[in-house]
Amino acid sequence: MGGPKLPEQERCDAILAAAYQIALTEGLDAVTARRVATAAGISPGLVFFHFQSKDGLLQALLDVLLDGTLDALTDPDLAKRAPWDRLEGMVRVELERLAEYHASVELLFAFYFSRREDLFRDRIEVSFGRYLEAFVPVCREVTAGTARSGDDLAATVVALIQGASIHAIRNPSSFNPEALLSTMQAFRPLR
Amino acid sequence: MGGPKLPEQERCDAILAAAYQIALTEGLDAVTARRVATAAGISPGLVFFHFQSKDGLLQALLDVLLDGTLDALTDPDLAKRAPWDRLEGMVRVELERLAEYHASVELLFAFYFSRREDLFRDRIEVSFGRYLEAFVPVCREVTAGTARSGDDLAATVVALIQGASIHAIRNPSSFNPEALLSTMQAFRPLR
DNA sequence: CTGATCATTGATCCGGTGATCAATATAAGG
DNA sequence: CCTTATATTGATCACCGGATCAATGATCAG
Repeated sequence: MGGPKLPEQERCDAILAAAYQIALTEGLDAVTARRVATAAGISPGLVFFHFQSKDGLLQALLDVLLDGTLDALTDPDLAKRAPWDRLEGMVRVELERLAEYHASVELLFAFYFSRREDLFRDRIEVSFGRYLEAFVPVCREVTAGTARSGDDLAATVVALIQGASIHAIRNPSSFNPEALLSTMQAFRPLR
Repeated sequence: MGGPKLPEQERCDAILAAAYQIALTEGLDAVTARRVATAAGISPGLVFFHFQSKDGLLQALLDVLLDGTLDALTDPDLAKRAPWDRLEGMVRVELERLAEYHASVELLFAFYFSRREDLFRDRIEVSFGRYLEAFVPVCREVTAGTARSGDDLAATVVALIQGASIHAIRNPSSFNPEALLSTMQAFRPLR
């Protein structure tokens, strides 16, 4: 018994990477201590040594997922353009990311809909909330001076993106960001 | 052993009702043969006698769910109004149904994201496809004579409704159909 | 009434899962 | 080199879920 030792951080990362991989390819239910351990080339007991419980492992996995999926809020360098162009650019970035990361987004939804414990849902809700908030300021700028509400526009835009992600998950090959973007032009203020 | 006898159909319905109830209130994972049997007041073996396997039970449950959730495509009597009014009416009906049936919709998503077998996904995809198709004709009418594409509009509208359902699931009390409907006015052709 | 068919029961088997733990190997400090 | 703290192993436990099945109860045709 016993075996080669690795620094805490590195081992945890390796375990998480294995769990992530399994979750992506075979679904959340396939993430069991034994399978993760086998995939990571370690013994099952070690998973609990580092993460206490399976819930602990899933919590950590969810954190990784949220960090890598819902943080593209930080606009790129092109931050100072006209409000509408900025909004359109943000939506475009998000939609194009979907085509690439749809598997991660799918996993996120799997977390949300199959692990209903508050522990998980609360974190996801907070992230969703932050996601919405990232769109509010620019939407308010866009609707300034019109009769429309910036908050409503933000809610609509986010609903659109989330609905689009379901499409991207269902049928990635037929998913086309341009179709949504062109329809979205209708939101542009006429002025 | 042995017990009161019931006609096949009735027993199956009772089992399905129990399964549905458990799934709605405690999630899909809580739907086990034993729990369903207890809830239905019968013996565990009977579940398999009537549904062969757990997959069989879940298939039947999914059918019930799809029938009750994604079939509101049949427009009400107010079928012959102007295209835009018709589209707006359809969206309104769907959004208002969300507020009432969000638990069923949540269950539908749970099916989709946690049971990844083709057996389940294919049926859901077909239903989603039909759902989209129900919006295509009216969207084409709406965009006729404009530069916009009816199919793109339909895809956008469906994405919007599905995104809205996620909102309705996350936070039913803060879900307000009117916000989306008013923003959607932007899609109305100017003409 | 009788026998055949169907519905029902509940005990039981088997596999997989989360979790625990004593034993052991490794690394670091004096 | 010895000691101490920390990783790591792999066997093992208890539990639960799907599935099976012999035994038994109900129902009905003849």
